Amino acid sequence: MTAASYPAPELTPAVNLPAPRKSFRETQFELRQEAILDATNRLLAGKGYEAMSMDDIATEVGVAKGSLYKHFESKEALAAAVMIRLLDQTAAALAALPAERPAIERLEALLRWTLAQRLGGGVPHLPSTSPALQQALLGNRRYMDSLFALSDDIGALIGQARAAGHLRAHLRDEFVLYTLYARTCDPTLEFLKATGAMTDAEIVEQMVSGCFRGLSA
Amino acid sequence: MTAASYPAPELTPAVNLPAPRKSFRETQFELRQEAILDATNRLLAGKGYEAMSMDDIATEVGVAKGSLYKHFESKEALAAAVMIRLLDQTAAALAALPAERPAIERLEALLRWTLAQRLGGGVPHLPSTSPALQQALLGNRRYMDSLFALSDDIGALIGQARAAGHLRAHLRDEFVLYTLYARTCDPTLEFLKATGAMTDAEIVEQMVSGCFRGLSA
DNA sequence: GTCTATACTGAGATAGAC
DNA sequence: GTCTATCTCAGTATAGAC
Repeated sequence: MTAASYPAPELTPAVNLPAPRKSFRETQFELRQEAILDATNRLLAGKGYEAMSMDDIATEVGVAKGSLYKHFESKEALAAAVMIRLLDQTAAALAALPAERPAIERLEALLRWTLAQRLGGGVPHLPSTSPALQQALLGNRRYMDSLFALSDDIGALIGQARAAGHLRAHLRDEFVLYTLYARTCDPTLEFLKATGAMTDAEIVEQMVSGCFRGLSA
Repeated sequence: MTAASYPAPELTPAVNLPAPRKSFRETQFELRQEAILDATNRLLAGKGYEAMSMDDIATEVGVAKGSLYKHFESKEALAAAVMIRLLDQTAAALAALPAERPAIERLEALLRWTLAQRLGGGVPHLPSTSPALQQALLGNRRYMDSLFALSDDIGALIGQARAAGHLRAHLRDEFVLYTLYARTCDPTLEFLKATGAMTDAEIVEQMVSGCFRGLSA
């Protein structure tokens, strides 16, 4: 294969090279795309998938409803894009934790990070408030890829924590993994927030502590 | 007040007397009403509130959709009736536990009972899969009465368990209460069930153990 | 690509005969 | 009270002008 067989470099930047210069229109389009994702994220966190209409999103972004379909082909695809972004951000947050820390502590830190995200207006990792969306996501290739990638990372940590004797021996790996995912959409968080009697930090602390060390003395 | 001023006994049984003889039509009506509640319960557990249509319910019961509205004025009212029945059954199950047992054990037994119910096709106590339904229930007087009654009972047990030193001291009562409610709609249960690698009994055991004693060794 | 206007569908609820 | 048939409306998605 000769050098001439490669396309011109301007058209095929390597993954880690700086992005090519974009036209004004392209930039505008991507900014709007991000704005749509952000608005959807807020609405999803606020009222859930079913109650959120495309009209709501359009209004929130300040764009016509029809235009949304130039960015995402359906409501499901839009919600999926939000979820994919969240999963990838979570994997990045996990990778950013110091590798020297014991695995069990990194798992705790991950849960702490996720709960803090939710209290700050984030979407729960599991779209458990919508069976319809959950179903749709199962058929979304890119979503499933991100989900498996994250689950593999967490699974590896669980394996390390177990090897170090930091997990209760009779609890299965799947149970631990699913429990961590489930805690990220735990309604306990909303209840505690609604009472107003606790600060966000206290809520996170009680939930992490309750999850890893239980209720019983 | 003379005896004659009382209506005929057949028409006004005291609360604890045996039920009056009912006409065939009345009996049929009540049987159908129960059948509707049972069908709704199954569908609610199976596909959730939003995905369940009145057509689904009518088909499942084997009755015309219009007839459903002679029994319940709306989809919300029907779902609320199911939830009220569940809360009252739960309160009864709690009251049936031997008072000699330590409070912490009764709390555990209650969670165990609830999880077993769900694995047997029951509805989660919290309608957390539907923000719309949750909202509607907040405005339903009879639902809220049942919810508060059950919460008072559980709250009393939590107080006893705390007095006995069986709860971790820094966890707040509200956190413990909400956590118990939340475990009854924990998606971990569905995940574990879906893997098929564990029996129902094992699933219940892991979840109760994880809830009360945590993940960490 | 963005807008306005509209087609289409699913589903909750009601009307009227029996 | 139960049925069949229908109304109504919200909400996703698309058409067509600019």
